[in-house]
Amino acid sequence: MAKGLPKRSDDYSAWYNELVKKADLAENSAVRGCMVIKPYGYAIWEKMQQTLDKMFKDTGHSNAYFPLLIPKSYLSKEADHVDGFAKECAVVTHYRLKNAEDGSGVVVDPEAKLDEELIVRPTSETVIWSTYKNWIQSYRDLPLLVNQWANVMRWEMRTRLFLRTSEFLWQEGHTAHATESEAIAETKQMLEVYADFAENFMGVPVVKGVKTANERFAGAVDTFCIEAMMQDGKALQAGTSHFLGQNFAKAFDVKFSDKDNKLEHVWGTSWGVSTRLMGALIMAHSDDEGLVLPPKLAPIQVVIVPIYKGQEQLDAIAEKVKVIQKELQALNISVKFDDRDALRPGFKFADWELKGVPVRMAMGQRDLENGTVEIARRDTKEKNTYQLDNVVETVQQLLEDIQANIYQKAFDYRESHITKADTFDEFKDLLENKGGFIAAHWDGTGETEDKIKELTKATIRCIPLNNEQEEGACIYTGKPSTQRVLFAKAY
RNA sequence: CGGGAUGUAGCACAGUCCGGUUAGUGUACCUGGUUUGGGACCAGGGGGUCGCAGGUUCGAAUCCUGCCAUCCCGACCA
Repeated sequence: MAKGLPKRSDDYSAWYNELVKKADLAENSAVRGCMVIKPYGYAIWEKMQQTLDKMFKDTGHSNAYFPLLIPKSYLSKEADHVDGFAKECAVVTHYRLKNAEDGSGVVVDPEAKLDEELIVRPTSETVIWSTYKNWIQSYRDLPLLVNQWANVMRWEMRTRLFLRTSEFLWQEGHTAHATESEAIAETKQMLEVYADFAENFMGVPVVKGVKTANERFAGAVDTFCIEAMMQDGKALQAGTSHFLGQNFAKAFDVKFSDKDNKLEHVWGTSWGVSTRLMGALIMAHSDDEGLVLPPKLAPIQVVIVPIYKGQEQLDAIAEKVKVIQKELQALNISVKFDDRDALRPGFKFADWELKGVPVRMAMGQRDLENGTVEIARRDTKEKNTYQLDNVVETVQQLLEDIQANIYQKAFDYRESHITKADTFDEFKDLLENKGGFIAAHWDGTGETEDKIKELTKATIRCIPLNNEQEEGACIYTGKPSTQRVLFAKAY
């Protein structure tokens, strides 16, 4: 076990908190609920951004930037939206400070009160739709496919690094379309993009589904989501894609002339993923030794540790390493040569394991003599000695294997933790003793969902897309139901 | 926002109950040396507004009040 890192089995929550700090991903700041994302953590986020950004552009979207501050009045234009967000908005009321008369520091200047207060965006639908009103006149202006990378703020009561912070980084796509079917297709397309990213880059299997009315985004007609399962059996919503119908178009009066010169409200979507994905990434794969990163998102994919006595040996090793490093870099594999002199190899091994580097190479005098290198993989901790001749191919193959293996491991865990329940007792027992997703019949009402949540703390994570239809009785009320939905305790 | 706990060096903690020399230990850090195939050792050294602000007192890490932050439990949520 890594020094000072609690074991997952002892205290999952403490394990996560400590891991985030010890692996140099993030730390708390002086302001409650806000975090400092450290260089190593930010490097992972940057890789996520780069990948997603390319996927967005490949599907026809362009980036733009809308302001942080939103006039308070905008929020109230869409009734459900204000209900959903009003309780967690930070509000700017003044624009100036002054020196306190008693010399105790600065105070808010009461003279500098804003006529209209501003809110710090909790999401940007309102500013964006008020802007779209001016951008859209004709069907020729549609579809409008815009994304922005931004920070948002929601005044959270209980925060945890990455999983729930008051300020977080995300991307929010906002699109406008001429027809309902096109907007729905966009919503689903972006859900597919998210699922693709989660599974093929993060190595996190997800269930694609639609949210119940209770869990729906404030202001949306339908909210689609990808739900992931963490190693403690709890669910984590990893991304959402909303079909907004004409709700925001009507609230902000965004109309276009169709081909017959008839004025119509446009159809909208919005979709986002946030730094919460970092939490998902950490919790999906990591172990008691530290982070386990998927090769495709690891800032450092290969670390090389020299084992030497004296400068001469180090120089000889460095010479060999330089060659390997160059070859790997030519294949876009990021390599770190850890030649820190003050630390011993054992320490470095543990240190890079904590940081989740997928592949570690160790080279010492013995290897120099034999033309070999020792290669260890982070996910299984297997260690083998390889000939230097084809080390590049070996590493390439290993990175692919690791990416596939950690996905498979997470997939197997999830599959073994989706359980059917047919009685409420069974349901409660599974929730208590096994965790994971519970597939159960539900009568389709918000009241039942609320009641089950109150009794068990489990919520309906989603109704899976392409769900199998099956006659059954609601687990709680016994009323008829046509399909099972997925319940879980969630982050 | 309600209940509980905590806050002393970068980190982990002792000291606080019962106020009184120069605030201590481990680890990390710096210098020198010996080491180096799984978290090295020896010697020397630096680092503290004791969370912040008031108050009580001859004297406060210690007692009182307020505030801030963190963790756990609830309500809220991506």
